[in-house]
Amino acid sequence: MDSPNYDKQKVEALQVELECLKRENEAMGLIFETLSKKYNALYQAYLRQESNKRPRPDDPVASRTSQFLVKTDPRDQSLVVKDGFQWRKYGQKVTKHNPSPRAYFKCFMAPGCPVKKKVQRCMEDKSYVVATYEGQHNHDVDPPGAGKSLSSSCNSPIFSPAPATSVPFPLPGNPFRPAITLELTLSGSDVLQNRRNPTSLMHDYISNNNKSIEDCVASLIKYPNFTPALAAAVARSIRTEPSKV
DNA sequence: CGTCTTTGACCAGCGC
DNA sequence: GCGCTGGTCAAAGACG
Repeated sequence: MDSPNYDKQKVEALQVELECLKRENEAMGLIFETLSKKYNALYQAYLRQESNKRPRPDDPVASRTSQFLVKTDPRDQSLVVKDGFQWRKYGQKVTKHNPSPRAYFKCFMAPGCPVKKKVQRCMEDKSYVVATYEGQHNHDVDPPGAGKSLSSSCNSPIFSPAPATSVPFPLPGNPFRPAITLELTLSGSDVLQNRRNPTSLMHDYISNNNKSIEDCVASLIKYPNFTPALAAAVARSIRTEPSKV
């Protein structure tokens, strides 16, 4: 059973299997990267189309309005969005189309900062709040550890290593695009330490395995680590995004 | 006591 | 002009 011949065969079989898995992993990474790029291109095209629909594209206020969905604890009624700035609440109102109250905040990190934000719990999913920012900050974000911590603020840099429950992302229906766009392009080539042309590698994979692009996509979706990998890519993208809000 | 939040009142814009 | 709605103000209360 444990003859040298048997061991050798076993090692060779494992090596072949490892090689196959490596190649598959490589190809999947590239497919993922390509899909992400296609998604991004489509998303950018969508943004361009939506911005063309804007009633007053030169409106200086509207052009600086951005809207975000932020996941929060549905039991938390405070309507606090931790985005790194210091906000003072100056009003709250129940609006017609949403039973949840809308809170009004002004930025007071710097004197004369014109930025305001409205925060309201999402009607469809109460675990999310909709944060609408108006105007542009005339100052930088609070540096970590600087200033005293306030109830309506946090010291984490804007939209960066925040808790997973408070990662904002743009609302697709908002015609006034937020400054943040989720670039889902993986640094997949770096991860795979591969410098070959992605298209040629993908063609290799498809022809070697006699598979269609649909098969590749289907197997990619079935891949158990697909969702975590996608989530990690999104989080990485948000973290590496310079604060443009 | 100073600061911040809450909340009712007030104001402006818009549609009818 | 009137009523509705969203946005802002400011007095009062809460909190550290």
